[in-house]
Amino acid sequence: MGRQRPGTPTLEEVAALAGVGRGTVSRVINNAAGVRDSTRRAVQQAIAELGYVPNLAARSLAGHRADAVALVMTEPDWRLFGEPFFTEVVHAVGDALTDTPVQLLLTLVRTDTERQRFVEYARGGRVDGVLLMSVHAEDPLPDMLAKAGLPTVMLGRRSGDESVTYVDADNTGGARGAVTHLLNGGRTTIGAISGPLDMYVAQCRLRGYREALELAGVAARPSLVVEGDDFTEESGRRATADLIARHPELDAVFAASDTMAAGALNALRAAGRRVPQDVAVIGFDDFHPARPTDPPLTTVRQPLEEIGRTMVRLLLEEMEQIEESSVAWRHVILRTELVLRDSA
Amino acid sequence: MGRQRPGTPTLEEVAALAGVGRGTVSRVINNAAGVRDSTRRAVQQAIAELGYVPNLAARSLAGHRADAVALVMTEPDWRLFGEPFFTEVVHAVGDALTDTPVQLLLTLVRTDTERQRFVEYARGGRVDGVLLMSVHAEDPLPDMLAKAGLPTVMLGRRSGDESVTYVDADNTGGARGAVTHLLNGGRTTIGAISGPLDMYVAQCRLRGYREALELAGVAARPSLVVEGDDFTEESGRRATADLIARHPELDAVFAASDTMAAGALNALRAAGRRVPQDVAVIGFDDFHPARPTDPPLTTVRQPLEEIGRTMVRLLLEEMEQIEESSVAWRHVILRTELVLRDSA
DNA sequence: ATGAAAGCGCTAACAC
DNA sequence: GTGTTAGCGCTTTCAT
Repeated sequence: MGRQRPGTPTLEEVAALAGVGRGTVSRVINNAAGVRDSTRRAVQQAIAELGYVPNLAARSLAGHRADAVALVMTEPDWRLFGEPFFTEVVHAVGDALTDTPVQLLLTLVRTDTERQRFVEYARGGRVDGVLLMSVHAEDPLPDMLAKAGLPTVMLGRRSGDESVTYVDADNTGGARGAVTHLLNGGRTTIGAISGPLDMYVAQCRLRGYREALELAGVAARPSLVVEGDDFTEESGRRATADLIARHPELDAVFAASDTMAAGALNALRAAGRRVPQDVAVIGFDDFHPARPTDPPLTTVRQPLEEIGRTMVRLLLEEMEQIEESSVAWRHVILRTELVLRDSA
Repeated sequence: MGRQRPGTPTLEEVAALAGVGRGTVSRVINNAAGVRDSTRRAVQQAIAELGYVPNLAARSLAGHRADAVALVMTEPDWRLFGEPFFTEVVHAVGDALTDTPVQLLLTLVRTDTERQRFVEYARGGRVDGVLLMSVHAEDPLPDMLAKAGLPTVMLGRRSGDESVTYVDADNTGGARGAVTHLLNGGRTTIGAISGPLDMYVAQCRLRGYREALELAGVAARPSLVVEGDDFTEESGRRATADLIARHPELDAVFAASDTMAAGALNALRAAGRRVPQDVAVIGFDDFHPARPTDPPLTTVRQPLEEIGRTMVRLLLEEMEQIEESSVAWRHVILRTELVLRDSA
């Protein structure tokens, strides 16, 4: 399968040209202290002259680290890859890593074959840690990685009793707040279009909806809840159309994501309902400000930048402390924020 | 930065347990011929017992290969990452690699820092080859990689005189065919909403539009061409709104992408024009059939699956033949197909 | 502050 | 067929 470009200069040749030992060159390229300035410059000169680039395989082998982490999307339905939510997460994680010497590797894991291939890649030491997103309830990947002793941080959790380190938003609280806001605004018939209930995040948001109703003493009606196939706009459109058919008297919709909420807007418009005069709409998640929706959507905002930063921080810490600490895992829940806009 | 899980069994321990030499174990894990079946089974047994996983750094160092390729998106505007086109390409490339032992690594290169980091990663031998997509005209990355002797294949080209191996669709021909179709249908005032002209692909599609007009003896009017900021729906909407303002008599729109065409539909609808009765619309590219547009869009379809397959094939060949062949680069242009639907 | 030397775990060439 | 051995290019002690 191909070989590295022949004639690539090695550290040893650099050492020879600079007239120093290999150890010294190693110290220079790793910015280690304890090298005389003049020596350092001589080595840098030789490196430039030869166009030397360290062989990362050798470095990994000797140094027991890869200087790379993987961000894995475990999603059989690869089309979801294009959803703004994932774009945001990739961006946030990328930003959080810019000031480190760590290379970010994105990986799609769609099938069991790919799952297996990736586990071998990770266990093989090609990455120092793994970030996981969009994990479904029954996905075995997090446990496979944890069992292999690989630092692993998930975005979200698979259940209330998660055994892997994760960062999550306060989904239940956020949903509760959103629905309470609708109730306070005088809305009485509030439908919920939920995400796929095999994902814990969808369960939490639905639970928050129910809690808000209960707190307000409003009876929950099962027919006001529709489960979407996924978190996409099309899914939200379909679910809302169902909801309208069942409950023409509907005066508010709580959507499990902003893309679903956008779909809800379309469905309501198609049914001749005005937003927010006739029906209020609140979604979860949030587009990046730079990607405006039309009309502006009221949302429960997840702090995606902070989620990304936190995931990276936890991962780097686990990478540092491996086998030093006895902490099995850590769970972080971040606060959400209700952002009011034209739709509610 | 963390170290590989300690106590990981090595090939040597497997050999000891199985009572064979290291070479034999190596042959077994690499499925090499020339190992007696009973021996092979004994080794596999030992591997299972120890939970052995090969150290990929060591393999890379000794074997001079990484068994991984990178698919790089060089796009400063990371939001475009979510566009269906890229999703499709990732999918196509992923599929083309499933039957190989090669791990696909996605990488975002947004800034010069990230460009530099990636080049070191690639030159460091962590990947055997690089696939590039969405390369802008002035991007130095392809040359940096080529100069480093790394097998590199681009999707599309930076100019008519490209010095790196690429796979491209017949953009000029496809556009010419589309516009000719519009002309044959009796449309006379045909606007073009082009992609950003710092990308060669946008230039080609615009050239095809002009060639079709010229062939038909229709004078080209500069005011009928609007350049979009990118290939997105919003960009298409804006460009079309401009076009309508300038030329209310417009009876057809040729869009540089299907997402732009979707934006064109919105703009036309907002202006009270009916499609295709009043105005015909044709876009370039194509959504995957599973992602329907509404209404169905007539498009110049690029064979994205074939493009992905071809890119992978060329890359694997270059990886195989490095320093064997004297071919500097290869260029492949794939045929496009006009797919007629409700919009034209 | 710096050179020398011992591996890291594997592949591949060679010997039997 | 299978064992043995010499590196792959680096990091990291350990001397000096």
